[in-house]
Amino acid sequence: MTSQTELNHYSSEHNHNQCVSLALSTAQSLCNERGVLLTTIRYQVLTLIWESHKAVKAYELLDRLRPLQAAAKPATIYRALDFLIEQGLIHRVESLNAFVGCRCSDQQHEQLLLICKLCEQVDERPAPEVMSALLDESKQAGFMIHSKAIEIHGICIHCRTK
Amino acid sequence: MTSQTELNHYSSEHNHNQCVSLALSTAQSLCNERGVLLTTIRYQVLTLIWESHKAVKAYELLDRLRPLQAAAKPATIYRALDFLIEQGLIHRVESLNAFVGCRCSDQQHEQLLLICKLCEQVDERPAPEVMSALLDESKQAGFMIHSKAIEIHGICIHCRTK
DNA sequence: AGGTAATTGTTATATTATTACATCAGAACT
DNA sequence: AGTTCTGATGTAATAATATAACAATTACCT
Repeated sequence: MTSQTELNHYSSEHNHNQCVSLALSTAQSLCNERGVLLTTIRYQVLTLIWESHKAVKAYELLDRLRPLQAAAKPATIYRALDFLIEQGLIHRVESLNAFVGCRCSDQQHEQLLLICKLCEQVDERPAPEVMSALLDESKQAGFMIHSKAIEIHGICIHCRTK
Repeated sequence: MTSQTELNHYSSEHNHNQCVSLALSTAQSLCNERGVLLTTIRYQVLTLIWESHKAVKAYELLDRLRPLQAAAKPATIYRALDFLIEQGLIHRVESLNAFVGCRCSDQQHEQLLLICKLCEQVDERPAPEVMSALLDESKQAGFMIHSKAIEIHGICIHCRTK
């Protein structure tokens, strides 16, 4: 493990490694199934995102990618991010201009994001009650949903009880 | 009415004028009550935002403000926006990097935003069921909420039935 | 191998936002 | 009236985020 130096709430490096490699192999299979290409660059960017449980900024990713891809430029990163978002492999966190790995790639992709102001980790939750209330509300308004960004900022349970 | 040239769904210019002036006078009273200063610049920026029912971008506001304030610079706009957001007089739409007038200044400020991809108008809704589901979900997660951004993109009823 | 579409390289630039420091205007005090 | 304090604004520079346009390369299909 190289750049994974942030503190996080996960009990051990080992667990986090497992969690990253699970995410990566899932991503790989999904791309295979879908007949889309998880190229080296895309894989590297996805890995860099997963190595943090925090949301990561595009230019931060660029800095981390450069040792692996000397030619990397902003477009390199943004293209990889576009692809990963399209495939539902990461979330864009609108209120942070940042990106976070998505645990739910094959299921329903749009989830509630709980974003901790202290540890900066992002917890994604399917929150079915919220989603169905949202559907009801939209239906009442006659609004046809294309996409959702539901981002809650606050303090997570780990930081509160510390 | 000067720069209000966009099409919108509101039945007449007159109604929209009323709706703008109501928002402005409400804003004025709120600032008085709170002992904060709705200065000329702040008032002008708020007016410019209200003259559109669409979310407006910061540099667009800057362009529209300059005829009124020759010295206006980015900082001028961003400072006014910061103030208006703090006072709950506008919303920042995170997923658009844009700003929209807030109809609910004295009530609960954080609302659901329904953002139409076609007409670009933003509808704010208190959506109590969504909010309470959100509270439940946060409670379950042990998460303490500071702020919320709930932004739904899609097609509004007016654009759908046209 | 040749043709095609997708991906990446490369440069430039657009868009969004902040920082830092100077100046100014008004309220509160003496 | 002058002094001081505070908040607001002026001003310049720059940081941070994102896209566009076009060339070169690679992957895939037959």
